Amino acid sequence: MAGKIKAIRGMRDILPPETGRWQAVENAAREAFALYGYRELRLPLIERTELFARSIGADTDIVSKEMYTFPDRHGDSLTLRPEATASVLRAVLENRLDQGAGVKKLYTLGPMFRYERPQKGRYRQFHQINCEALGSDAPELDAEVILLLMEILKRVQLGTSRLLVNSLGCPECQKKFKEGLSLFLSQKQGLCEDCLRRRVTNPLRVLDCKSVHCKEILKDAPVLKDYLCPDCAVHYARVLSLLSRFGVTYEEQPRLVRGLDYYSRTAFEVVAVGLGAQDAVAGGGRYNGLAQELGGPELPAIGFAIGEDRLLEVLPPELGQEKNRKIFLAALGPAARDQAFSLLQTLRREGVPGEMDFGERSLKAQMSLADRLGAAYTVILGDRELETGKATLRRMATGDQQEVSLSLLPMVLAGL
RNA sequence: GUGGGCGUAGCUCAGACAGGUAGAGCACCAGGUUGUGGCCCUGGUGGCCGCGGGUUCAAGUCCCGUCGCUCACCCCA
Repeated sequence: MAGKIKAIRGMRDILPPETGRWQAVENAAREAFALYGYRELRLPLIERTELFARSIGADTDIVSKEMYTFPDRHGDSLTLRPEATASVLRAVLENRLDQGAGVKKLYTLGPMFRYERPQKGRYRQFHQINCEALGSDAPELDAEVILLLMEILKRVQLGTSRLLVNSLGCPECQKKFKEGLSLFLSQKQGLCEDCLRRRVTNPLRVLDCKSVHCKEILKDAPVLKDYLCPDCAVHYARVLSLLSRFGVTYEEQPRLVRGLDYYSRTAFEVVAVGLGAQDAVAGGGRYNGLAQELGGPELPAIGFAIGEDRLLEVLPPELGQEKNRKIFLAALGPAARDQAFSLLQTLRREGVPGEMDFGERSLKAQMSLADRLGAAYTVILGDRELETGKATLRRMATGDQQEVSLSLLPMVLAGL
């Protein structure tokens, strides 16, 4: 064991049969995206560091201490993407995708990288399914995006979960709220050490503190909702009313804040039970000012990210297991093996999945292998069958066997 | 970055307190059936006991160091 090269910290191999579950989630997401008019984007994993510094916010934890940043051979500072929205927006602006008609609906999925201390549900390379809708500030779009998220989660049979929503307001609302909150906090004693620091650096974060004592103090803290300007309040109310109309159960969570600076107005998060401390399986919100922040035009937008690794942890183990119609060819002796190999290729041309063993193993061993590979049927080919021109076809579940003419075998198997 | 738990076979773990020939279950291979899987029985393959140093006649076991994994804080998907 010593000296073997291992995967680096926080990174992991995803192996079969687990990969089948991942495919099931991704297929479900793709279907739902198509239903809502979204198209896929495939983006680089590496971007200029500046892109993230400007979009996510230089003072956020992500940018200040969690990014994989390195100089390339020309000395440019590059970063492995810690999230996808910045890249999506960069690509949209660079390729002028914002110019088309209607709301631009895009999704992308793949690995993200953050240099954090790994724990349950948190990896340094993790995977997100990312949704972005650009070009409208209509509350209907907020509702539609959340409906889409819930549709995906429903399709993958996510169990007990809660949808938390809040409105962060526009920059003006946020400014007033921060002033009000700072004033409130400055009058309070007994905040935890972290919150004393956050009170100055990022007062919104104090709302998120998990300390029981801080929560008690915050009970009568000002809430964002009371600071929303008329426009933001109307927008928020409309979103909530639409969610209700379509039967989406949500919880207003006045303390919900997001870890990235670019969010405004609607913010939401889905938390699931059974995940330990890292229980957010999806999160998102509106980011109306981000395009301009990146030097683009005014481009209101909203999106979400699903944490695929976490989601998979709470989904049923049997997810993505389809019924098996695999055929196993058990051949005895060189001549039969040669014949079986040809038959195998014929079957595959017909779209019938099949396997055989290339070793000189006993029929017993081959039957055992067929069983463990989950074959629905096993074809037995030996000298006896080659002589008579008829193979033995065994149905594994019942043990029933019949003789089938070799020339008819491909047709019969294709019809099973 | 901080704290707790844990590193022994491919996997799950005994063995450590009281130092003395490295074990079990599962998995894998083979046999019990000269051509028939699952259940059962028998046998077999497989381990620098994370790594380095120390104590000792002798270390998986005691001591020191180190690396890794894991959970939690923090942060977030």
